[in-house]
Amino acid sequence: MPRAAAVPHDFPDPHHDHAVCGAAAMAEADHVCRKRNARLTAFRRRVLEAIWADHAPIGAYDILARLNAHGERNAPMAVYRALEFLMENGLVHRLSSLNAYIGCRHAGRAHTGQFLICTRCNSVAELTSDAVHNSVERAAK
Amino acid sequence: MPRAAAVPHDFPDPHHDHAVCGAAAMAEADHVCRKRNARLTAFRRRVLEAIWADHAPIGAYDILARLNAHGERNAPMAVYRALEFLMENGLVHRLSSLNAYIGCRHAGRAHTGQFLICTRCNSVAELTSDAVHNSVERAAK
DNA sequence: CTCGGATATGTTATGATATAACATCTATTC
DNA sequence: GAATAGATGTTATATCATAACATATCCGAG
Repeated sequence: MPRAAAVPHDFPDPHHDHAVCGAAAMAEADHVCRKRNARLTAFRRRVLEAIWADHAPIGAYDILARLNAHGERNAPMAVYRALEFLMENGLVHRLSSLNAYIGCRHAGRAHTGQFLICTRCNSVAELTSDAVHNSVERAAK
Repeated sequence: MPRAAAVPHDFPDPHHDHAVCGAAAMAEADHVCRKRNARLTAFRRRVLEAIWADHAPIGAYDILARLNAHGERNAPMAVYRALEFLMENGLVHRLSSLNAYIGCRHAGRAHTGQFLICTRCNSVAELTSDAVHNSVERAAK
């Protein structure tokens, strides 16, 4: 099983080799989908690749623009459907406060997530802190 | 200074007297704005009242519908501008995941907020847990 | 293999949320 | 009471997301 050595848990090192990082994420996605009997089709794969093209969160229409950069005519619906699939399978998270999407850095591992979003550069760190979960439990009685 | 006895910190008691609760919030808003030299104009006040009309988060266009229920013709812009003001002054929070807004239950007191949002009924509890803040500090190095 | 159902994608239209840009009004200060 | 800053009015449009229905593809049962 491909491990996520190139997919760390904190803010991405600005000097890391992102090609490697993205490739690792794609491999992990393949693995997760095979395990879950989920169809990572060519189109969905391309959407995920577009998301992993950078560590920054990316909007649905920006993904679309990337896919359509060379004359293709995909519709927004297609992207949103792919995103739905990717989120269902834990490969992508939606950042509501940014209306944007980001590749999950813990795909394939159970996790409850929090995100730290830099308000200057929109860099994102995905956390897995139990403290919040505990607060939730407590408040929910 | 009006204290927030009727504005508790957890999920609102379904049996509380919300008229009192809303009135307390409005009084607190008056106080905060006076202290900050911020102008809680008639229109902004009405928007805040619409938000406090219920404990549920409310969308901008739902606020608008409320204001326009009797033939008025306010524009979306007006509501968004009022919301901007109310948020700047800590009277209202935006719940990005719902595209909705809710009255702050700690107005006038310094706080870092988290929200618990019931996925069934959209009931919201506003927390003030330091655990998250600490995680942030740690991860941000 | 081929039929049939399930899944995925294509296509068009529209809904829902939010902001830009500029005009006008109102309040406050001097 | 004129200047100025702040607030509101108005129109248009940007941005994000989904509904509804048609078509294509995959895949297992027979």
